[in-house]
Order: sequence, then structure tokens, then C-alpha cells
Amino acid sequence: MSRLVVLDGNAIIHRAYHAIPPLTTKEGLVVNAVYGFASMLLRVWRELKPEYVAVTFDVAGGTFRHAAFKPYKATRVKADQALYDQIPLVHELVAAFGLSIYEKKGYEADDVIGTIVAEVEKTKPASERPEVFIVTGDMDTLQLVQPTVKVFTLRKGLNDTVIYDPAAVQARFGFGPERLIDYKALAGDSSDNIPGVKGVGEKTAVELIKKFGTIEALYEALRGDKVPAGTIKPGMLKKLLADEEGAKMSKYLATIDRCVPELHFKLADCRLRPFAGERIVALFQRFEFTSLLKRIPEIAVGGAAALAANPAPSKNAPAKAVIFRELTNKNEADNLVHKIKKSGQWYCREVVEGKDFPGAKLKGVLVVTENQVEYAGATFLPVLAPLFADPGIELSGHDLKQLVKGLLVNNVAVKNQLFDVMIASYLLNPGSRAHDPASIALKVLGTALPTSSSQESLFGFDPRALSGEVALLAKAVAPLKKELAAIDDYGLIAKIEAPVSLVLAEMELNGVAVDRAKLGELSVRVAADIKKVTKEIYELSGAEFNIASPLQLREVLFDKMGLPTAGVKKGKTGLSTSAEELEKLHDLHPIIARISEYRELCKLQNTYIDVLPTLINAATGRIHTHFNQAVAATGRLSSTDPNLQNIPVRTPLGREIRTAFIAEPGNVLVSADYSQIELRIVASLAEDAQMLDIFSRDEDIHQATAAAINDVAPEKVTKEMRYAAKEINFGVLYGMGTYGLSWRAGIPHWQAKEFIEKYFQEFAGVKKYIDRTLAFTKKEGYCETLFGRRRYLPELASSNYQLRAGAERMAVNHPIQGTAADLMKLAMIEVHNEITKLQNPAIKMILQVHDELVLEIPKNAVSETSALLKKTMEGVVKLRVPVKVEVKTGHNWGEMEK
DNA sequence: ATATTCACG
DNA sequence: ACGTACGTGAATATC
Repeated sequence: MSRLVVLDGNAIIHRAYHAIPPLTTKEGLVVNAVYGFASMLLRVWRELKPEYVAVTFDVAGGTFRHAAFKPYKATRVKADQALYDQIPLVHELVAAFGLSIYEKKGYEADDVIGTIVAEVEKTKPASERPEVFIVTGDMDTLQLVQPTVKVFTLRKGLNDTVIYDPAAVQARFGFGPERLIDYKALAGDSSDNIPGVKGVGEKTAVELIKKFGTIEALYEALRGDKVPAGTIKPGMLKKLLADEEGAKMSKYLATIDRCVPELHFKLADCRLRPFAGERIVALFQRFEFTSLLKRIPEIAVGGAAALAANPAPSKNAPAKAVIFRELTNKNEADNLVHKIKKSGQWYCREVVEGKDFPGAKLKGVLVVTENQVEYAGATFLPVLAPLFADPGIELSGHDLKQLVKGLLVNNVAVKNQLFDVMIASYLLNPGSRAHDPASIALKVLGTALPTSSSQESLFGFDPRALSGEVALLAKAVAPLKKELAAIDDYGLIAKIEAPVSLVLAEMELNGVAVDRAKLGELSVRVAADIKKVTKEIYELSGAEFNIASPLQLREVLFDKMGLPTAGVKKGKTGLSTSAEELEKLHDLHPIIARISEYRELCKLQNTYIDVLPTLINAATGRIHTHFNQAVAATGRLSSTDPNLQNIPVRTPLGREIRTAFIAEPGNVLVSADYSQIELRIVASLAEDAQMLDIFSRDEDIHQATAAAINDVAPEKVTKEMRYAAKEINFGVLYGMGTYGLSWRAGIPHWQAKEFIEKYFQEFAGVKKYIDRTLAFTKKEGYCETLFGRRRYLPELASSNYQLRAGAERMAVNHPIQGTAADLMKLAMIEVHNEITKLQNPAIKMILQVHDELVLEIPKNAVSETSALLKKTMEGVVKLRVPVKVEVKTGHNWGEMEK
């Protein structure tokens, strides 16, 4: 089927104007709305690949609606002049693309769109009729939606788009598109100043429309006294009867006119022709849309050619309708339990109200059995609980940790064997970030997700809307299992990922306590410091500018103040102002130190001091991070919302922020840290005699390395020698080159080269190991950790030097960083087992920072738990060197002692 | 949306 | 001749 895209010009312009900060060109033209429009246009090409395009605009002056109802849109505040000024520019853009424009005085763009939709309906034969996509920035055209007419609109900002088809409208509002005018007739529309019925709001309107359909039917029922008792409260009845006029007028105003006269719409006129690329390029240059310029090649070859190169996605094979059923009584729930017990497996996902746990509410769970999706509301959880508790049953799902958290807050513990499709997809391709349901459906099954899925409605999440998604993903379980079995001998999911996800669920729910007052004090102090430093910078430079803008800073430093640029690195946009580069200028001007100071203060203030208090959960009074298990390519965890794995520690102010992470009264924090774990892993994997020796004697690895490469006795090693050796040791972990080492260690190039040569002479086993790893990875296409966690590196065969060299470094690093990650995950599982045995719920694991594990425990359990932690973590895996763990204790995370 | 910068291991 | 050490997440400015 061909495709017609109708752009709602004004709506997009308005949306873009308010979503994008004002951008000004050198000429002083404000172009943010034009930019948004252009970017939307390019996006439409890429995503919808239309054959026909029409653009509609409002025309200044009143409309027939104003004539019928004077206050129509009267509450609208007049838009900024800066917005109006951009409308002619958008027309220029549209002309450059050679698109047809439709507009009519006395009518709104929505009426023009309605008429176009009606005209398209008349296309004969029906097989020639295109599918219509209305691209807009608001919801006003949703009433035009039909099976062949969809609305492509923006949720928030400019990037979050939604496509509404009839099912999506139904899911969002609870009734179909044709009922929206009746809904507005009752609820009104404050933005257009459509009155609706006084006293009726969103909720009531939805209920009434669901029951009666149209307002005509509603009023007929009211007059005929045919309203079942109790459905409408007497007060409401009165309000409805009092304002029938309001309802009728509102419906008239809300109804899009589909018969705009003399519009002269012809589908053929809208057919895309090859674009005049130069005209578009020239315009984009004038508007300074440099980032968009890069995207022009995608479409400049001309509509038809672009269409041939990127055919529309294959007919989205209309997914077989999924049978959806909501459990209504215990009998049905019992049957479901019986069915799953028999098959020994189930696919399940949570339906949640609210943002996330704790605090969010588990509304129920969706369960996929052979060919249907059943929804069990939370009331049925007690019936399902024995299923979750059965270790003989396999539970599959996508991001099961989320489900586990929802169950935990309802006191249901999960003991099933878990198979998480997100994690399976991640283990198969850890370098990819695309493990969301849509990507998995596409990659594993070759199918797009039904459009109705993940529609969050105004009125809560609709389990029915999610049923298509879960039914589809359940089908991915078997193929993923098969693929995984072929590359994973160890059983990473069963032995590591699944158990660790249960631990993580608990940790996230545990959260960490934060001293709000401490952060408040810090904020006041740092704000004053920033003010002071800002003033000093202004005085030193003789200019007032935005120090946080690398662009402006560059101008002030190098142009205005004339600091030397020799040796300063360049980025894509010009000279770099990063801390490293500024350091080179440190002695040339006192402003440099001030700028570094300003940067540190702002960074800590904006990223931590002022943000952390806002993330304290109202219900628990603690901060609950998310540990992501399917992001880092090496197998590490990552932490988001907030990231608690990068809380400052390296500077005094940074450490002070750390002191705001506290134990609750009566408790202490215990931190257990793997000492030099990655270097120990290198020694063990490489079986390097000298390195094994250093660790088995428990010597200082950096000092010993310095002694070896400088041919001196360990006690003769200077600070500088140790520092350089430390850099070399890190370099080994990362696949260093001489340039990188000389740069990092601050030594001349020749010396870096000598050091590396000497290093590999001394630690010949390490050299052999690196060569061995590279050869293996080249031959097999992947490298792996001690536990067989693979990472595929196809770029290793690339003819592009840069890509290949990058892949070589990853091939060296992955087995080391990844083995450390595996080891820590195993430790977490073991530690969790051990503390569970202590039967003291006050002992909680709360954070993991790659080689550090933080627990909060009652004071009186310190010595027992510390010893247990050390023993468990050190014993989790046997390496060829001792594994060493340091345990520290304190009342906060910044001040810990052995 | 992308680049820059910087916080952590 | 080329670029130049691994793995992350967040804030900010600019397009």
C-alpha cells in the first residue's frame, strides 16, 4: 500500500518552538521552530517513507467556529513574535522540498486535514487508496483515525513519538476515535476554550462515553428516564440536564469539518518528485542546520529512489490476534495454576501503576500460556504465589528483575529457575545496547511489535494493550535458548545472571540512606564558592561569559586573552578546553586554576549535591538506584537513576559528598573491596611466573613492577618510578601503545617505548598471554572470560586500522574486566546466600561498585559479618594467586576504617 | 540528537 | 599515514 503523509504545519511549528531552546543564526534569525520542522520532515522520510506528502497550515483570521461561538480559542495567549516570524521561513523550506501546500481562509488546518482524509477515501479503485499518516504535534486530529488513517504525534519534547491507530486510541481513552468529539462535548477542551458541560471533567466524561457512546444517546436516555439506577449520581444528572446546550455547542466546535470547499486536493499533485538538493542545502546552510545537513543524503536522491532503496517495512504481518482474558474468579486462577504446574514453565510480566518500586503499585501480572494471554489482577497473587515458590518451574520474561521487585513488595518471593530474554539477548551480543522488547522481537523473530503495545494511557496501564507484546516475546524464549546453548557451556544465566538478578532486586529495594541536611549545607557552601570563583574569572579575563560553554570559554581564552594554542588538542569543533588541555596552560595564567576549580565545583554541585536530595524516595526516605544487567559489554553492571557507581571520592570535596551516604542509627556501613583484582586476574590467566610471585608474596604490585623495569631493588623505587609503573600496569589492562603511555605517565616517547619493551621482557608470560588472546580472537571471532562470557569482535578483521586497533584493545581488555565482573557477581550470590543463613533481615546488601560491595548492618553484627564477607568473597573463585579482600567500616561512605 | 566534559572502577 | 588505553552515566550547550 502506498502512503500519504499529511503534515500539520502549525502544530509542528508550535511544538518545536516550545520544545527547542531559541537558536539564533549569525544573521540574528531565530530558527528553532524551523529547525524542529525540518528535523521532523527528515524523520518522516526516514521512518514513514511516504510516496505522497501534503502540508497544511492555518490561515490568519477568524474561522466558522469563531462565528458560531465568540469565545472560541479566546483564552489563547498570543504567541511570541519570534514564532510568527518563523512561519514564512517554514514556507520557504516547504517550497524548497517541492511539497504541496493546502490551506483555506476561514478554516483551521485540522479541517483541511479532515477534508484530505475524506477525499482520499473517494480514491477509486480502492486498491489505489494510500494509507494516510497525519503528522502533528497535538492530539486534535485523533478523531480522524481509522484502520487506514493513523496519527503520528509527539508525546513530550520532539523525540518521543507515538503512532495512534484505532486500537491505540481505544487503549488510551477507553473508546474509539469516533467518540472523541462526544468526549470533548462533555469534558470540553481548555486549550481551545471549548466549554463542555459545566461540572464534568475527564473522568466523568470517559465513564459516560463508555456507557452511552454519543451525547445524543446520553441525552435521549436521560430524557426517557432510561438510565439504570445508580449509574449517574443525582448531582451529575442535574448538571448534565442544565447544560445540554453547552454539550451540543462543544460537539459542534470539536468536530473537524471534512468538507472544506474548493480545496482542490489531488493525490497525484502530492506525489514526491526528486528534490532539488542544492536548494535545500543552501537553505540549511543559511539557517546553520549543520547537523541536519549530514542527514540530507538520506533523502536528496529523490523520493522515488529513496523509496526503492528503503522499502517500507514488510506489511507488518498483521500479528495473529492474541486471545486476551482477564481472570475474574478464583476458579479461573486455579485452572491457570494447574495448567502451568503441568507444563512446568511460564512467561510472565508485571503490570505496574507508578514509576518504579518501591512506591509503585503492582496492579497484576500477565501470563502467557500456549496461545493466550491471561491477566491476573493483584488480588490473585496469593493464588499464584505457590507457582513463584516452585523451583521446579521455569519462569521466563523480559527484565524479570522488575517483576521480582514488584512481587517482593507484595511479599512474594521468586524461587523459579529464571530465563530472562533481555539477558539472553545481551549474552548473545553484549556489545549491543538494543535488548528492549521491540529489538528482540525484530532480531529473534523478525517481527515488529504490535503498535498498541506500551501505550501508557491517561488512565493507567492497560494490560490488554501489552498482551500482544508479551505473547510475541514469549515466542522468543525457545530460539534464544537454543542460540545460547550453542555458545555457553558454563551456564551463565543459570549460574550467574539469574541468581544475581534476584540479589539486585533486593538491593534496589533496600536503597541507601542519605543525609539530606549534610547535602543542604554543602550546597549553600559550594554555591557561594562558585559565585566567588565566577567573579574572579570575570575579573581575570575582563569579560562576562558562560564559563560552562566550551565555545565561549575557548573564545575568551584563546582569542580574547591570546593564550598560546600550540600543543592544545583539537576536537571536531575546534580547540579543546578539557581539564587535561588546560593543565598545559596552568603556569601561563592564574585564570586556568580558577577555571578548573569552577568546573569541579559546578560538576559536583549540579550532578550530585543538588540532585541527590531530589531522588530520595518519599516512602522509604532512601535512594534507590537501578542496577542494569544488560548494558556493559564486558559483563559489568551499570547503575542509573541515579548512578551510584560514580559518586565522587578522588578530591576532598568529592569525598565530602560521599560522607552524605550514611547508615541509619544503630547501623554501620561495611565496605568490602577486592584488592588489585584485575591485575591478579592477569597474573592468573597469563600464568606469568614473576607476577604470580609478586602476588603470592603479597607485595605492592606497582612498586614491584617499578623495581623490575628499572632494575633496582624494591626499596630504591622512587615515587615517580612507582607512578609510571602503575600507569604501565593499567596500560596492560587496556591494551596500551607507546603514545598513550608517554602521554599518561608524563614521560618522553622514547622512554615509554623502552619501558614497555622492558616490561614485556620481565613479564614475558603477560606478553605471551596477550598474543595468545589476540590470535584466538582473530581465529574464532570472539574472546571470552574465565567463565565463557563471550564478546564477538568482528571489527578485528576490518581493513580500517582504527577500527581494528580498537577491537584489538577490546579483545585484550574483555577477558580481564569481564572475569572480574563474573567473579564479583558470583561473590554477590554467595554473600547473599551466607547472610540469608544468618536470618537477620537488618543485614542488607546495598551497593556494588565493580570491585566493592557495600552492606548496611546493625552495629552488633559487625565483626561476625565482616569476617564472613572477607572469607566468602576471597573464596568464591580459586585463582593462581591469592584473592584479597579489604573490609572497612564506618558510619558513612566517606569515612571508613579498617 | 550530538558533542564535550567529567564523575567512577 | 593514521590515531593513539578499557568500561560506564549525567549534565550542559548547541544544533
